Amino acid sequence: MTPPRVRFAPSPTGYLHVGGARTALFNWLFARHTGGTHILRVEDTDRERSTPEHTQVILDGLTWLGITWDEGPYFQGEYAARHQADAERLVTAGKAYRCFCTREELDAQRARAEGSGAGFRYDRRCHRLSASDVAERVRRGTPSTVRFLLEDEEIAWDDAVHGRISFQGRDLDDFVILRSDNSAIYNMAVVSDDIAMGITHVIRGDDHISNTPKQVALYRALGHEPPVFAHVPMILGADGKKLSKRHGATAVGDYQEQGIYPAAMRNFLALLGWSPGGDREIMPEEEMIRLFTLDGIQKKAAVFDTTKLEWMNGQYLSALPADEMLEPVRRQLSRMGVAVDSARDLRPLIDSVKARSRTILHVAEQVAVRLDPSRSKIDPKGEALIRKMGGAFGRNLSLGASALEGLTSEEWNADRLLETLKSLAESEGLKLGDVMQPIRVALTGSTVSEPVNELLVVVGRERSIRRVKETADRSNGGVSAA
RNA sequence: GGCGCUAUCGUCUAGGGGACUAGGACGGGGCCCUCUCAAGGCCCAAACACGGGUUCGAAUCCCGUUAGCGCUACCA
Repeated sequence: MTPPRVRFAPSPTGYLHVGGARTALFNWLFARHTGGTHILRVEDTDRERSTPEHTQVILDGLTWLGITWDEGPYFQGEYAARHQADAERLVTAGKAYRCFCTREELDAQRARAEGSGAGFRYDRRCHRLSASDVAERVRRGTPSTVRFLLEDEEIAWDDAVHGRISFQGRDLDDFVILRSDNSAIYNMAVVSDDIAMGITHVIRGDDHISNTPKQVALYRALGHEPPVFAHVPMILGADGKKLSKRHGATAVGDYQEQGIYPAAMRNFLALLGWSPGGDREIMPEEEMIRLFTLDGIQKKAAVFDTTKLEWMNGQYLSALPADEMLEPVRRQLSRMGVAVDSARDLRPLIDSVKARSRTILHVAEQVAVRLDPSRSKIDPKGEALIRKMGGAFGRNLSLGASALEGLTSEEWNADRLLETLKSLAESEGLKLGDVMQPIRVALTGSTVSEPVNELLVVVGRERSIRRVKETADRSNGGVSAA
């Protein structure tokens, strides 16, 4: 078997949608699994809405996800001459014909048909024109489109995900393949390009199923075998409706902004409508490629569940070496306006917070607080603790500060700190938590963090002691004033 | 309306006639660990849309119903 050739063919009329990204991913996985070629073709024939900026956003999104291509990007707009030639060939062969009906006439026919309850079907009146009549109108420069002459016969194919799908020619009509300005309509352009590029497998969204019989007919008329079609299911919002802006983030770039790690996004997307069978979920790239097959693709539309995405992202972050998170975290910190000395090694800080984080944003926020505890804001749970402990909060903090001051910077390590705080609790007859929690709240504003001794190491001796003392003073002052 | 596609826990899914008391994951609830949380471990609740067939036997095959979605342009 010759190696497959597949393509991802986005229209640059907007951002890279998660549905498009998932289609691209499936094409890429299939190409890598089979040793085939992945081609990127930008379908920019909609001149009104296509922009170079959108093209760039789409390319960037794919690159961010680690989806590569072996050929292209090709731009469909550059092949207008071939599209037109292919269509003209069909006219010459008697498989297509010029239609002189105006838009107004067509609209009127359509309105009449719908009024009488029937579906509209072009009545082929222009196909009945004599050759000389057609020639005369063309000579006079009467505007015309080209319509494909669709035979009334069964048009069927074995879809790689749905099995056999069959349409009847009589349910379709003689669709337009060339506009009156001689530019090709989508179905014509796609088939012309897919033939020219030697595409063997068309993997695309199943909203294209109803285009497929038209394309199959075009392949046959052009004398080519249709490729294998694999129609992948749609992606829906949480309400079960087609994913759209109403649902919030739908662009790949939005997730990048939200601190989703690309490998996690890719893994999550792969599992939306595809399963390797069994229980595999978190998969490295190589495994995903090895396991990917078209018949693992689901027929049913899938709901995009951001909660599970975030869980998966958290799994990736926990396993990721701090080194690999360094750049995105630095970028996020500067976006947050946190000045970071370029010599400052952020890796220990990242390591101490990543297990408790679901996004890069979340990591950066916690790193920022550890770099400068005065950034911390007391959260509701912190408030609750302060209320509950009353005067003990400040008292225990003062006690803690003195104990901490007893340690030199050489002794400022996790083991020694734990030891120190434990013996403090013991000698004062306090529970360990009574000593630890106030320090945690003083340094982070929250009752949630890594173990307090590790937190102290990461924040550093000077900053920790200063912050604990300040918080103690404020608290003790506040209590006595009250 | 016509044509087409689809239908397993709230969500993502496993399942391809007996291995199903329907498995896993997210989310929810509980317990363990523990200075808190996260992670991790253990446990609980939670689904085969409905109705007919076929078969000794159906989540699995067939038909119908219902529901959802897609397309129905000189858009892609």
